[in-house]
Amino acid sequence: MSMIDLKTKPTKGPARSREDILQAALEEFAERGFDGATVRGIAARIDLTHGMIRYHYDNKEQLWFAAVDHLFERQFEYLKFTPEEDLEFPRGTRERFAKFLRRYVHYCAKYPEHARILMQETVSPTPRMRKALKQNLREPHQTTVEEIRMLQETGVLKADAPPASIMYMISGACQNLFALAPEVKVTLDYNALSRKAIEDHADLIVSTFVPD
Amino acid sequence: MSMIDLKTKPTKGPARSREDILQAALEEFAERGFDGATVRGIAARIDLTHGMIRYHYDNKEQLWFAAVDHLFERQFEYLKFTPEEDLEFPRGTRERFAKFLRRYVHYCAKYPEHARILMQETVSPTPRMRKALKQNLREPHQTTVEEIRMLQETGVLKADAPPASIMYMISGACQNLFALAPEVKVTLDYNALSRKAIEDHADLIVSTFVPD
DNA sequence: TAAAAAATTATCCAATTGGATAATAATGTG
DNA sequence: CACATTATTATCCAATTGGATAATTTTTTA
Repeated sequence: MSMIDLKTKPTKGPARSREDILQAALEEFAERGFDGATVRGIAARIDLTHGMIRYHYDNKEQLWFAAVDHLFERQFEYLKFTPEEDLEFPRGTRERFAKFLRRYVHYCAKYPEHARILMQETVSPTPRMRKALKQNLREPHQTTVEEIRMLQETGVLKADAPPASIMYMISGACQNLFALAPEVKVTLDYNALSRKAIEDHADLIVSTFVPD
Repeated sequence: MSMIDLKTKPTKGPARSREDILQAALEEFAERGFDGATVRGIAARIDLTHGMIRYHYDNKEQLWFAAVDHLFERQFEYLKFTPEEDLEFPRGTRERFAKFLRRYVHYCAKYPEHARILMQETVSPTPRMRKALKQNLREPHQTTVEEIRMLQETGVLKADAPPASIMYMISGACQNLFALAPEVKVTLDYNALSRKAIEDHADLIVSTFVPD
């Protein structure tokens, strides 16, 4: 097992970057679940042999952890506020909340596999999922709850509802349209991933959860 | 091995075990996805041999269809308004809407596998999922859109948002807390399936989406 | 009760899977 | 250049899988 050079060097040979492998893995795991996903299937998505993937990752489970870590890291980068934004939008204000919600809606539309991956294994959570959740989600979730409490105190959010309830209500409201985009297309002939649909949804989310 | 008496119920044929098999199938499919689920695993959940399941259902795919049909049928029964209720709560009123939302929240808490099953295969929808959606979801979804349009006209829902956007926002808001209940437990130590949590969520949903 | 039908078990099989290893090619490095 | 390291391919294997079939038991029916 050797280190993977993360250089996204587009060479001729079948050298794929770490990111390519992890993205292919995310798609396969999102489509077929951990058990249904195959190492060969992941390899085929980027024209690799399954031996190559086992060369980079010891086993399927370790590949899954790497992919999920990558997923959360990417989300964190996408959603985080810069120090300047932190100054312009102080915590607990409705302006910051609105900005965050718009950003989150765009994230959900860009990476719909996120919601799918998480939902797949939370059923009767395996030790694998439990570990990934604790490692990646526990701390950010708890700080999010803190922010929700602040918004409840400043009157932006309803004070009498459990923060967990508010949190999952809002995230579900943001995610669902995009995570189920193919269903929406089939049943309602509505293209949820179009630019306009995304903007409309962001507007709806903000006007629903951040009333003036 | 215990034999399942298929004749306990007055209906002829394998009616008695039908529900057991389908429920076991739903759980297995929800936990592991279509590819990851195994006929032997489904059989083991109710102490059957995998041969028995193949005796009742030609193949894995047909079993999946039967299970999903069962799922939608059960949902329809759970959510439908009786003729008396139709009189008491006319379509397009906020009272009917609120009643429906409460009922839907309770359905989501009772059958969290519903959301999971649907999310699993909508990724790049297989012909299988496409067929199931068209057969079970297309028509009810379109009548739901009609109801949403009425609620937009009567001013209960925002008039400037696409009905599809409203619909998936609300269903996501209702489902998410329960579909991800194990995640909520791990990350926030909140038991989303407790009676009080369910009631709190229903209250929050109604007060959020049916403002006075 | 005896024959027919239905239910159930017990095997069998080819295909696929994750994992392992050895052989080989490419790349760097002195 | 030689040569060690790294990347890549090609096989191999045991386990599991969906599916098939034959054998056996139970239930229905005539």
